[in-house]
Amino acid sequence: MTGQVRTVDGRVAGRRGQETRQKLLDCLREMLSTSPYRDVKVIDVARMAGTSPATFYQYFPDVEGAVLEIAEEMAKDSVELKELIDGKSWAGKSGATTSEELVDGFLAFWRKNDAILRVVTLGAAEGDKRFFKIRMTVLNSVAKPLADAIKELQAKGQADKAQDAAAVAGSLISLLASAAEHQKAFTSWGVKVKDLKPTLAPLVYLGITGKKVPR
Amino acid sequence: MTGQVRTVDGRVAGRRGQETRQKLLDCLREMLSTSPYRDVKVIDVARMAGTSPATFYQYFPDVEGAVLEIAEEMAKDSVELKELIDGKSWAGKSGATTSEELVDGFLAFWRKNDAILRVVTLGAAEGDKRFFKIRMTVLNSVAKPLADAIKELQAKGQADKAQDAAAVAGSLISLLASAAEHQKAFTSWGVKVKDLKPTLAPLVYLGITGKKVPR
DNA sequence: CGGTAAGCTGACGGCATGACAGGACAAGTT
DNA sequence: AACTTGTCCTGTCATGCCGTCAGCTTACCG
Repeated sequence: MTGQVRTVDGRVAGRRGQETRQKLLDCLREMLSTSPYRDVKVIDVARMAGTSPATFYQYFPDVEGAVLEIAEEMAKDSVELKELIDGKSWAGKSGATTSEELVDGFLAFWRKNDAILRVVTLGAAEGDKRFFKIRMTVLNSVAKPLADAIKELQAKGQADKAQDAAAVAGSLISLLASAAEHQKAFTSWGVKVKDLKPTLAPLVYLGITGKKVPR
Repeated sequence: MTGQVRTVDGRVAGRRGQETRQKLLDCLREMLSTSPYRDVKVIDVARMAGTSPATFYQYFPDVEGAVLEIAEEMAKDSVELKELIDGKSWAGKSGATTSEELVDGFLAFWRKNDAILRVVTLGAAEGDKRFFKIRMTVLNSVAKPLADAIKELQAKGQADKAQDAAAVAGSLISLLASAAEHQKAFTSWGVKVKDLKPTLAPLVYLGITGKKVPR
């Protein structure tokens, strides 16, 4: 699919080149997590990687191009998220467990990729199609299987058929994403981080099954 | 409270100065809604306002400073949002209406201030205290009265007392905020924008009362 | 009309960007 | 070991934006 790694001017990158390229990506990722996106400069990334700005431009058209690369790597990792839904049960108490694990797993993934997801989210919100697509890949890795699960429940009469499964799944995933992005906000509302899961999980359960969590 | 408007070097701005300042803010707002935040340059804003970059720096320390100004204006407007909750009833059918109006009003506000809220959200996510505070002001204008409403319901035994009212209110407002920010995402899930309200409103109702929407 | 403070800008040093040509280097060939 | 070839890196340069300052213009007031 991706073929070989190429430089901006079309050369094929060899072993050494790929190492340099990767080091630049790593340093950029590091920079993104320590300074505002707007202030990330090519020269800083290059300096941190022990190389020169010119080298950076050998491998990436600009900062955004390199960020996209990092984001795509992350998007690939996001396939693991569908394991949070696939083969899980939503019936009774096990349903409550499923929704707790979903919340936990999703928040953990977001926390792990905090910095890059922030930039992806901004790019998507600004209407950049490439970032938008990446964000959708990540969210879909959960939203798609979740929508399927809801449809299945609806078929079995265990969920409200009047609700659009895709819309419900999307809303709930949005909820998780925004909670993940703004954990700090909750703290300032006087909500401890450990209270977050017990709050989100019932909401998810409620949204999907339309029933209160069993005790 | 704010006293007089002052230039960066301490002079008091007069009529003409305030006009220029305002024109710069207006142009910046315009730029934010048409190009990526990262690419907004002082020189472009100044050019659009028919003045010079030096003038911009008379009134604002940098682009971020000016953005903060715009954001603060918007935060003031957000007090109107509390009308979406205050004095509304959550009982029975009127509760369903309340939650629909809440969703509608909130989404409309977010849409109206789309561009600036995007930047505020990014700044907050990156840990900038000033942006964070502004975001909290906006969200609190709904979350606070909502939490109060939930507490009242709990006292009357019409809502689950085991739930932390502030946490529930926060989660629901987060849900609305993220849905507002990513309306495009829903479209790509095959969810029409008009389906969004009928999906979100029951979720809100459900989250607050713990009951299914009455028909 | 002169004084004073507000308002604006040209010009400048500094730094990031992005392009290129050429030197350094590794690996294989003779 | 010298040579060749293709990869890889960097010095350098033109360009353009940033952020500051001195100094000019404008408005107001006694």
